[in-house]
Amino acid sequence: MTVVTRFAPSPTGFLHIGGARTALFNWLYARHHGGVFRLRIEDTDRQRSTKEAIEAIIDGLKWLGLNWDDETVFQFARAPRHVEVALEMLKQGKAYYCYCTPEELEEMRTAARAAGKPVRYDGRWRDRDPKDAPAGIKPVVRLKAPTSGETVVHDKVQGEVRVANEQLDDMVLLRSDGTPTYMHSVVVDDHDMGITDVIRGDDHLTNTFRQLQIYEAMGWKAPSFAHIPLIHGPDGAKLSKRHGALGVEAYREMGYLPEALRNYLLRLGWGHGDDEIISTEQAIAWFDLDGVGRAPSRFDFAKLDNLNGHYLRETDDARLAREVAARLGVAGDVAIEQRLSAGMTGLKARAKTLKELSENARFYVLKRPLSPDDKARALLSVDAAAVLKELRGRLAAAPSWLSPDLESQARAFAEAKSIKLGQVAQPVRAALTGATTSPPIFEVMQVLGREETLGRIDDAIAGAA
RNA sequence: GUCCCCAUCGUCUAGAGGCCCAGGACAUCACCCUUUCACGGUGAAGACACGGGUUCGAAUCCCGUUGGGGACGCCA
Repeated sequence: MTVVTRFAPSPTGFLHIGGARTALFNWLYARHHGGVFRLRIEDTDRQRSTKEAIEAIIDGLKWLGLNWDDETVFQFARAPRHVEVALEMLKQGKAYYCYCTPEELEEMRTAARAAGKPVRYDGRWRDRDPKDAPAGIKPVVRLKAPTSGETVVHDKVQGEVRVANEQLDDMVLLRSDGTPTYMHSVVVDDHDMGITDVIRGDDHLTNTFRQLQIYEAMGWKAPSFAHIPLIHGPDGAKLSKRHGALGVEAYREMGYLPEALRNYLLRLGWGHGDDEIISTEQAIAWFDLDGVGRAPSRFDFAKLDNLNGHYLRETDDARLAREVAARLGVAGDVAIEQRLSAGMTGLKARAKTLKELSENARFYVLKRPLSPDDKARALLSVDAAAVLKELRGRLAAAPSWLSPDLESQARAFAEAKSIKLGQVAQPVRAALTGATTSPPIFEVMQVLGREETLGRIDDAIAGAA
C-alpha cells in the first residue's frame, strides 16, 4: 500500500518551528517510502483562521522545500461531509443528542475535580429518551463511546500506549450550531484523504484514543500513528506560539538557509549514528520513524548557527552575492553583485548567517569616502598615514593586482622599512574597510580593484589626524 | 485532581545485557595556522537523575522516588 502522510496546520498563526519539523518528518517519511505527502489546512475555527496565516504557511513550506502532492484540502469546505458522517453515526446508534448546558458541564467538571475523579462528561443523555429534551435547547451530538475495556494506540514512536475507556468520555462530534468539531473532522478527513500514516506532535497522543473510537464506530481502518515529541525552548519551557516561538519566516529574515534549518530540525529528535551533516538525499534515504526519540528536545541556536555557517560556506558565491545585495538594498546592481561574488571566498568563512554575511560585506558596497569606526580611526594615525602614503606609491606602480602579488609587494615594503607586516596591513584594512576586522586584506584589494583601493587609501590619508 | 509520555556531557545525540571506568557533534577552554577576524587542525574538560531489584554481568530489563512534558473544551 502506498504511504500517504499529511501536514495539517491550523492557519491561526505562522508556520512555527515545531510545525515545520512535523511537516519535515511527514515529507521525509512519504518521500522515503515513495509515497504521497499532502497538505490540509484546518481552517474550521472561523474566528481565528486568516488568509495571511494560510499564505505564511504555504510560503514557509515552499521556502523549506517541502513540496506537497495533490490539491490542498481546506477543512472548512468539507463540513457538510463531516456532518453527514455524524448523522450516519446517529442513525446507527453510535452517537446521540445531548442537551446539557455549558453550566451543567462546568458543574460536572468542578465536582469531578473536587472528588479526585477524572474530569469528564458523565453521559447523562446517553440513554435518555430524546422526548425528555428540554424545550429551547439545541443539542450537541456526542459519540457513544465504550464505557469499559481499553483503547490501545500502536504508536510508531511511542510504542503501545493504552488507556482505560472509563477515562474517556463521550466527546462532542457536532456542536449545537451543527458545525463539526476538530476531533471529528480530523478523522473523517484523514479517512477520506486516504492517509495511511499520521505523524504529528505528541500533544495529540491522548486525542488519538478518542479519534480511534470514531474509526471504530464507523468501522473504518485507522491509519498508523507516530507522535513525535515537542520542541522546547533553550530554558526547557515549552516552545509554543504563546511563548515566543518564531515562524519560519523569522528564521529566514535572520539569515538562515533552508537547507541548514532542514538539517537542524532533522537532527533535533532524530539521529543516524554519528552523522551530523545530512543532505536531503541522504535524509530521504535514511529517515525512519524508529530513529525518532521520545523525549522532548531543546532548541539551540548555537548549533543552528554552526550548521548554517557550514551550508553558507558550501553555497554558490553568486547566489550568496544576490542575497547579500538584496539585504543591503543594492539588488540588481550588476557591478556590485559581481564584486560581492568575487569577495565571497573571504566573506563566507566569517559568517554564520546571511544577516551577518551582509553586515560584513557592507564595506564592499559603500561609496567613498568611508566613515571608519572608532577602532579603525585609532589605527589611522598620522604615522600610519605616512606609511600608507609610501605604500600607495608602490601600489600605484604595481605590475599585477592579484592578491598574492599584492601581498609580496606589502611584505617587501614592510621588510624594507623594518616594520611588521601587521603595521602595514592594519592601516590598509582600516582604510579599505573602515573596520579592524575583515577578510584577508590583499583579497579585499584585488576585489576592490586598483582604482577603488587607491582612492580609499587617499581618503584615509586625507582624513588621518 | 485524573490519565498518558519522558529522563545519557550545558545542548542535540550514539548506545537495543558484556565491544562503554560511555562514542560523536555544537558550545566552552588551550594550542597550532595567521596581516585582523574567522575558517581549518590538534587536544582538554564535561553525562548514564536517585533508590531498590533481576543477572555471573545493567546506561541498557523490572519496581519505586524525584524531576520534566502533554492531555483532560460545543479550540485546533
